[in-house]
Amino acid sequence: MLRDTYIGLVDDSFIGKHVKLAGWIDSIRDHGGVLFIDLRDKEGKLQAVLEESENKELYDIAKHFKEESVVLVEGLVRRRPSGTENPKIKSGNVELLIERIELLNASETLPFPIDDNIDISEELRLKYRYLDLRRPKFQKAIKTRSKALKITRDFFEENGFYEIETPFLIKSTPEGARDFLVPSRLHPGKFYALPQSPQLFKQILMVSGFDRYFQIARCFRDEDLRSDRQPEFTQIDFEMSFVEESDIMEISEKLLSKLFLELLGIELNIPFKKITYKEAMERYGSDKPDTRFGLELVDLTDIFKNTNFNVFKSALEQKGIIKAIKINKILSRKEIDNLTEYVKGLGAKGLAWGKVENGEFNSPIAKFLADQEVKAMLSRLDAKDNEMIFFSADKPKNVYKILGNLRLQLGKMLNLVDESKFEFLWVVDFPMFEYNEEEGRLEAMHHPFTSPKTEDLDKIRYIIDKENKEDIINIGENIGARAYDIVLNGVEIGGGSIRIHNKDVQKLVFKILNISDEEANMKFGFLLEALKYGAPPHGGLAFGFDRLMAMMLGFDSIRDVIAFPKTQKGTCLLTGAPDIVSDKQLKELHIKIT
RNA sequence: GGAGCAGUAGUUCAGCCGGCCUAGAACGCCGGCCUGUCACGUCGGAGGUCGCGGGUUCGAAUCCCGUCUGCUCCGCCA
Repeated sequence: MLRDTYIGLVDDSFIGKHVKLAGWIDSIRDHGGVLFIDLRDKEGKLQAVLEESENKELYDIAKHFKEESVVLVEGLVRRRPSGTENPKIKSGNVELLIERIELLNASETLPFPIDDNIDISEELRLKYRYLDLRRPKFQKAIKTRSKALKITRDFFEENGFYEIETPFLIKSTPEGARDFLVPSRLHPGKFYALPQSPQLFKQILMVSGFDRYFQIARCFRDEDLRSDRQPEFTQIDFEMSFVEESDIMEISEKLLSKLFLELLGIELNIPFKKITYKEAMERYGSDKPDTRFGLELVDLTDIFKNTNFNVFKSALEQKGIIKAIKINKILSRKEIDNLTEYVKGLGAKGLAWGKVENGEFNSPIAKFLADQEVKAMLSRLDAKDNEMIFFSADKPKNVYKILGNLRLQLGKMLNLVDESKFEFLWVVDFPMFEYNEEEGRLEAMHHPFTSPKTEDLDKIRYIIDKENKEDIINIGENIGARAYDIVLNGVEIGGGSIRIHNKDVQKLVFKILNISDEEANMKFGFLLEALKYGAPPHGGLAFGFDRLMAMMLGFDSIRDVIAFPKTQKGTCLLTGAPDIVSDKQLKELHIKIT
């Protein structure tokens, strides 16, 4: 080794010892006669001193060293002269008296400083990712992420799970996200897909009898990016045989408890609260509600069922609903305008609002409302003076989207969110299917391998060959799924289900999804086949590991917990991927670019 | 595919409602001074095709159109 120990590990116990250290120059202070060089490595920092009177030759060289250069330093660790200790750093009582300093690799002036407290544009950060990652908070993030993986592996190991790797080059399947495709050289015109998740393989491992499986799995989805979505991301994926929902929830809660305790020293209250999908939508307008604050949605549909106000009336005529959110503050005209712009961006036509002042309901829409409607509404909302109400009247889906997002926006604006809290929530009783208006068919809300609620199997059989759209929607969307999501502070950090282990049920579900027998056999034949040979009841869950880490470390974007993330356009600014390839490569792959 | 925000010294920003802008500040950088600093101090200096292209105008960083890049959101994400 070039060094005796880590720079950041030198402390009082090293006093009087002669050490050899290697690392980066964090900063240099030239005092004319005495030179301070702060050294840094992954464990921390240490001040090194060089006095001109001791070694003039070395002093004259070293004072021109630049920050972030890599050096090898030898010297004596000594107690700092009294009065010059620095309590702000771990090694603040000691310093290294430099006897020898060798420049291993000089650094050019950096494009940006290595400092936690400075905001650098994302573009520069990603281009110079290796420098960005030198910043202490990202050193910590990557270290914590590594520890989390270790804790996770230990946890599953202790609980009888096998870590089993599943392939990256797999068959493309319909449904779900867009696949990343990989051309096959050996099979002209054919493609592999990268897995969106190890879903089918883990089910098949249950058929193999492994009973408990887990994997820290990289997943790939060719969809547009968001602050919490990258084209490749990591899941903590697991599956268990002979289980029910409660078993999966229990093991999930235990894992999270362990991670929070060991990484953050926080004890979680388990079991977590549960809320049904229906209740979540009705109260929060979201299937991943942030329950750290109130501002719940209040239903006013019945109050306005005979209203003459055209906006409400026409919404109701189209099977719409009317809901409202109340806040205990009167916003300025400008703030209201901003919120109106915000909801318009979500597809709202406008934003109806009103305020209560001196017992009066003042609102641009007040004159359209009947007295008893106003009275009933205010009483249901328990609206008092200096409170404000926002309305949405539309199809349920739109009302939830608009008020659900408005609620989050208002929560932020009014500072109602306690950022120090971690509120976990299970969302249960998801519908099995959702009607897709464009394609005119039902779609799996979770995925097509999710088991329907046993008591709803008859409904599936009933609508299987119905043509009537109303039936399909009304009954189809009321079939329950044995699916569950786990939500933390309004972010979906995991989801799973009890799967179908019976081939006939699986065939029925494919049928409802308009996947013909032929197509089902072609795309999922191997699964249907596997289900024939003693497939045990099974279920599982997958955590979005990047999201979980971002939440635990207090980052807004998962990019900050991924060493080499992609931009919103899916490019890697460090390496320049994706890029063109040679004609030779294309030819070998039998691919022509149009 | 759509909406919004941003792009000005190496960095972070100000300037932007047309004219002392011959574009400023801070940090960084370069040089000098300084023996105890740790956001060192101090004196001096260099550094910019205002993302790119076009238009309006006597005159554009500033107004208009297009375009590229980054970010946030909608659609999409079983």
